[in-house]
Amino acid sequence: MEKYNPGKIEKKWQVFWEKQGLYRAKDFSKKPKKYILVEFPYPSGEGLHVGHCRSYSALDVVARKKRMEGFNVLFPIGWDAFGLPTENYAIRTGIHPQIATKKNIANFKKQAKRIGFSFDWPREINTTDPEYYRWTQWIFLQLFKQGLAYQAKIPINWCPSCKIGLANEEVVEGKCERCGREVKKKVLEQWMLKITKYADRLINDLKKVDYPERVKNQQINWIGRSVGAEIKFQVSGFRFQVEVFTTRADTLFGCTYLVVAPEHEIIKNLEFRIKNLTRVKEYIKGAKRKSDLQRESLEKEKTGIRLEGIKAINPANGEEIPIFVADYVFLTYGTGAIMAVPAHDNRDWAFAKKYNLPIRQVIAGEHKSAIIKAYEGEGNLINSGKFNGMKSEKARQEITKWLQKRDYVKKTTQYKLRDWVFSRQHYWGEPIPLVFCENCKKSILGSPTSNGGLTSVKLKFSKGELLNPGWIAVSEKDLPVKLPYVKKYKPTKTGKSPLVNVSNWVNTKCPKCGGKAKRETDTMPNWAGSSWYFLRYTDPQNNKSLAEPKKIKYWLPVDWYNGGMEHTNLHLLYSRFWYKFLYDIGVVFHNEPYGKRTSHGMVLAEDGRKMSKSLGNVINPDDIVKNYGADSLRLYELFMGPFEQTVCWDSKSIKGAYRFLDRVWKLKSQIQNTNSKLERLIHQTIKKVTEDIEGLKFNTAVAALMSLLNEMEKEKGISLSYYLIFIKLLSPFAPHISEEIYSSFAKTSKDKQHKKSIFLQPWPRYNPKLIKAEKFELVIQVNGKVRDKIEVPQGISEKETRKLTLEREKIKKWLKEKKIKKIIFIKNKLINIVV
RNA sequence: GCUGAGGUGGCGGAAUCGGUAGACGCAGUAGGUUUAGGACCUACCAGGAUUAUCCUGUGGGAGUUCGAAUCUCCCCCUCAGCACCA
Repeated sequence: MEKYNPGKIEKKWQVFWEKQGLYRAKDFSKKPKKYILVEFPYPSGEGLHVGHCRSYSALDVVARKKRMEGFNVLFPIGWDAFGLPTENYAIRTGIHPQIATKKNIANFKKQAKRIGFSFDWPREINTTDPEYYRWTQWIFLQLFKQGLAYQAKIPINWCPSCKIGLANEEVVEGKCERCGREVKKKVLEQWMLKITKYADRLINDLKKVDYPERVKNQQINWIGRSVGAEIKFQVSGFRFQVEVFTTRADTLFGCTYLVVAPEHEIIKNLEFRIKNLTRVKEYIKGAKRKSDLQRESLEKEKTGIRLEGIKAINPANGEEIPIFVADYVFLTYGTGAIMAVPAHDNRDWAFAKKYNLPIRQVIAGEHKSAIIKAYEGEGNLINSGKFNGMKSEKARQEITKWLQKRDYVKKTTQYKLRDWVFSRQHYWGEPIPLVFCENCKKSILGSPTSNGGLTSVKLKFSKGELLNPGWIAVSEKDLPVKLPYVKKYKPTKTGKSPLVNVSNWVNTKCPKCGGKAKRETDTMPNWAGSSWYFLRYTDPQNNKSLAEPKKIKYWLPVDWYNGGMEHTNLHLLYSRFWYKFLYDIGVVFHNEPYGKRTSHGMVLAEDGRKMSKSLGNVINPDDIVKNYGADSLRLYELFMGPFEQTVCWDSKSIKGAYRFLDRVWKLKSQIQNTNSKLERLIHQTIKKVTEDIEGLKFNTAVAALMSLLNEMEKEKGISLSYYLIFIKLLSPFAPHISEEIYSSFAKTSKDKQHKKSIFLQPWPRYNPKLIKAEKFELVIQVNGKVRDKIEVPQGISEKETRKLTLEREKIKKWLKEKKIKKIIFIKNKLINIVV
């Protein structure tokens, strides 16, 4: 017999499967559909990572099994190819990003095909293909037209030595990734998407989907909804107000001062009234410098400075209270100002102690503790006028209502989630399809829209255009706005995108008035193309719309989406947001894109660190395929440990997978016409493997197959039918060897079935009746400790068991001179004698 | 600090509607086979002892129970995410 030689058989079957179109999904098939999705990879120069192989192998197992179970499976793949790594690579090597991307994709594709994933390759997509990003731009335009895109001045990360704007990913511990210089903030005009408008739906709809608890929690935490009250504090003697957000309206009577963030607008607005302005400005300057040092100041003592000359009025009791500036309050959360209640908040307590401010207790709590720190718990109100004696929880509602009546409360919900910064000042991204027209700006700003009447301007311009005067949407028929091919794609020294230098591209005509206009030169972030790609797979060639509605209706929502935990906060949230928006404008027909989400653990290097070129600990899947074959790689990666857990690569352990497959191969020569005793084990294994795949327990599924092989080897001969069941169970994990073995029976068999692929065979089914044994090993315990075991028939009665048990010599020994107190009998399991 | 997950042999891990702890694999030991290496095959492989048997053992401590890796309480540690969030 020939030896098992994966190198010889794997390529052959990969070609065969592709020729047969075995993995093509069929639109509108009558079979039930199953959309199985893996996060598409970023085709970097590093090549396919063994981590990709692991998660793709896992979902490939699921896809193959589902097909054998009779589902019409869509299991697609594509490339998320815009973004910084490629741009940086291009800058370093001088190879244009377009060329580098093409090369990297070709390499990834070659590697992926070698592993034998059952992707529907003809549906392959690429986010940098103009025919693809045409629709990314189209979605952006819809967001713009609905008024969900707006410009705002936002500080970006700026490296003063490289003179370029950096993405958050390029900032490592507050320093520039390339030169190591400390990163500064630079305020630039940026496009923003109003994801905050969807915050509530993004939280509430999590109830409708099957995501792991930790993923849901992370999303909820990231959105950070908190319920409280935004309370207005009047500035004494002015028409000006300071708004604060609090979750503890019940402590309002205890508020003895306000604190605002250093960037708060009140300072600029009331500058002329601040008597100690010079010192205040000094403090603010110092605070800004400190914020660049990031978290180092975390544990430091709180500092701040009083705004002399202005005071606020506590709406609860009319008291005049001082206002401070302090850097422990952040502009980016809530309103950028807080009401300080030193008696019931430890931060305020520390601050009040330092600056000798009054501390007024308004919640009756443990008085003792209030001497050394604040009492942050709940209790009955004191020193709170008509609310005295009320419980905290009730008082929160009552005080809020009371303030609302007097128009002191603006809103009651606050989110941590910020709007999505959608501009990048980089070359390698989708151009934002807008132009700037001075002429149109004038006609918008010059028109009397404020009187509420329907002016001609309102009819002519979209919401987005009115919201951002001068910015005009590119006509949809002119999409895509192609990214121009340029020689200089290095970021500019002004912080603007390198596209500003492409004057024949920048200068264009305004689609509204036909006058001179300039194109937006910012590009979209990497997250844009990946926020809707799963829709394109349903209809990748469509040039009329992003996908035909009928196909969206047939395939969506995604039934099972697997990806990494690192994408929980951004990618998952962004794509859910876009999907909800597309639902609102009638492009898609469900409000959640993914029915079920699972996540894989990372694959680390053997030393427990991340694999990286610089550490020299990268495992290249090509080498593994070369030495052991794709089947061994797949099997080993799934066997390594629980799928959702981080695992370390172990180059010795892969041998185990190879040995196993080699023994499977050899077992072929043991086939005989025999009545095997293994019937029960076979059926148990079918059940175990079937259920484990569904539950992501690939490691135990493989273990069960190994156990079954061990048992089959112990038998003198194994029947063909059992062997084939075993091969079918193995086939999703190790498709090549399974197909090879299966096809080898085609020559000897008259059965036409054997001439077809194993993947066209039905998935084995088990008979529940055959799983149960007639006999089982009954455990005999004395005082809960195992003392003996006996083989008895299923369903044996308690009476009979007792009799059998008490006859046993071993047991008699343990019962000698002791009184039996109690006997516990668990049917078909054990008997426990208590003495 | 908060939220979530977890702590089991030399290693990766199995077993959690309470019921035989260590499945399966790696490494290791002994033997066989082989010109040698590798590969392969067989057996052993938690610790301890007075070794045909018994005792101890699932991060530590307490509890519930006939019986706890599994349930409850307290503590310690690891990982992931968030963090002066008002």
